Amino acid sequence: MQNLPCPQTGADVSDYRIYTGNCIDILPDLPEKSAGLIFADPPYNLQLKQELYRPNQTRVDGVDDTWDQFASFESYDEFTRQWLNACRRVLADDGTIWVIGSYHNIFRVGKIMMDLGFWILNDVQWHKSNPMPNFRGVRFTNATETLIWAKKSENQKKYTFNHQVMKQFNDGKQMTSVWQIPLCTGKERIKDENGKKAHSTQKPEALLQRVILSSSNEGDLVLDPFLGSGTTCAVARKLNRRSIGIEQDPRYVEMAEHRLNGYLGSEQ
Amino acid sequence: MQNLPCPQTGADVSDYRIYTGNCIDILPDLPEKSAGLIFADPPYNLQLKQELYRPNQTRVDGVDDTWDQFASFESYDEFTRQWLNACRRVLADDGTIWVIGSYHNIFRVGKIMMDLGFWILNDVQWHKSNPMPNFRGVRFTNATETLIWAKKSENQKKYTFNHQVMKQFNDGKQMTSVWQIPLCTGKERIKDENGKKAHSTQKPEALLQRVILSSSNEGDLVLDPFLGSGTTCAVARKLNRRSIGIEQDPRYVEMAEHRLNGYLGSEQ
DNA sequence: TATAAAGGTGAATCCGCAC
DNA sequence: AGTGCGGATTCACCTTTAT
Repeated sequence: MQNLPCPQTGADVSDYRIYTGNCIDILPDLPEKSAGLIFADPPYNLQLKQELYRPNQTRVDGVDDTWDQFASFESYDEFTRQWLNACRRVLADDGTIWVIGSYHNIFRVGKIMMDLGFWILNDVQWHKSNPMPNFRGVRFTNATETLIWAKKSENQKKYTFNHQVMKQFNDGKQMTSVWQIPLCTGKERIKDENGKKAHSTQKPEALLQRVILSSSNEGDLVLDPFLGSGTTCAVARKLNRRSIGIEQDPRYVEMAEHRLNGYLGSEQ
Repeated sequence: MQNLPCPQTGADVSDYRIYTGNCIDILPDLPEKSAGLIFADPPYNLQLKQELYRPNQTRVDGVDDTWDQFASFESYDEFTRQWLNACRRVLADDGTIWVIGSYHNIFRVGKIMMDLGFWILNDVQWHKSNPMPNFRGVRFTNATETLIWAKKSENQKKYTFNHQVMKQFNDGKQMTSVWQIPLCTGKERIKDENGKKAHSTQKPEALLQRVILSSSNEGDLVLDPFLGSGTTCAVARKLNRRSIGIEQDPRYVEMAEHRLNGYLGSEQ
């Protein structure tokens, strides 16, 4: 990261770097207090209750029918503690972190963030304008995902919030914690060679645009420990922020690299 | 509770009873598996540290009640585990529970609910149409509170969800998990003899109306372990549900009783 | 009476720097 | 660490008072 182009050096302000591997393994190799903004979209495969995962997401064999619900929650919590702690070390003392999740995982994540010393600034609701209905009519249409925005500690004095910039998303009035944004569909949604969605949870660029514009400035370094399809780096690049993405699955890394090269190509 | 009028007996379907005391002490004396619906509005543990003034120098009357103060996260968690466990015992096997909170407490509450075996059905967002702005412009306007709707266990087969009834709140289409409802203000807000709000966190009846209509039927027993100003019993009564409220503060109990007697009087 | 203007208020984790 | 001060900071309602 210390080799990443930086505005002070005159290099490209919007350069990026993608690491392949588990963020719990890679984050300790990055210099501490170097990221101004972190956006994290962690996995929440809690429904796989019969399977127990180690904190690094490798599966533990041979325990399919012996582990109860608590064991599954506990392993997810330990995984969450580890990656959040690794992120906290890399986060600058005047930086902030965003974590997105659904009701399956966000309560556990939020509780652990508080326990680790993060201080919540807002819980932002991504209000999906076109959510998938509950087909059986046995629950309410699940129309939101929650983003927790937090600073590094309670006594942290400085952090970036571009209040005036965010007003443009609310008719010139103070922006609220409810963001109405459509799902990532259509041309923006990346498809594989079979025309199927290439990543199951690709986030809309409009969401990352608001995250990055609100809580970072040009030239700042944005970090995404679960890069996935690469939306964070792609939007950071468009908004002249440097970025680092970490992604475990080599197929997603390839996808993100291709996507970022594509943006490069279309802009030249 | 076994003496409460019941539709099967031909008695008043919308009778209510209010207990004075701490719900952790009182709930164990109620028969188990007897409540069809629980609505809980526990203390949020806001941890307000200083006075806040509007730009015109007027002071914001924040929540500084002693009942909202906890010494630590751990003591709040322990309190939460105790009242939730007591509620779970009283909840019928085909019943559901709602818990409302803000980002200050809802993550801890949700995590504990999952640990205790509750199975989340929805996280409903109360989207306030008239929230208090962030006067200093240092965060987003905090425009929501979260309601967790959960059944008693993962394998619970039966619970009440009045899908068709809820469609009326969304132009005949499937109701979503975002509920736009104004704050409780104006004539609905109960004032004391000095004209000040009599309870710092009175909930709007429209909110309870949706909760009760969606997940209970006429004659069902609704339980509120933190009754406060009595909104839950008042709305339950209007919707022909039996109800039990538990409230620690005798002044709030008196307030709720007066409110419910008032409704009785105006309806006769 | 009707309309307009003025005032009040809401579950809020709400400033930053110099001395 | 405590104090003082300059400066930037608000939205949708409802109620009361004035015209």
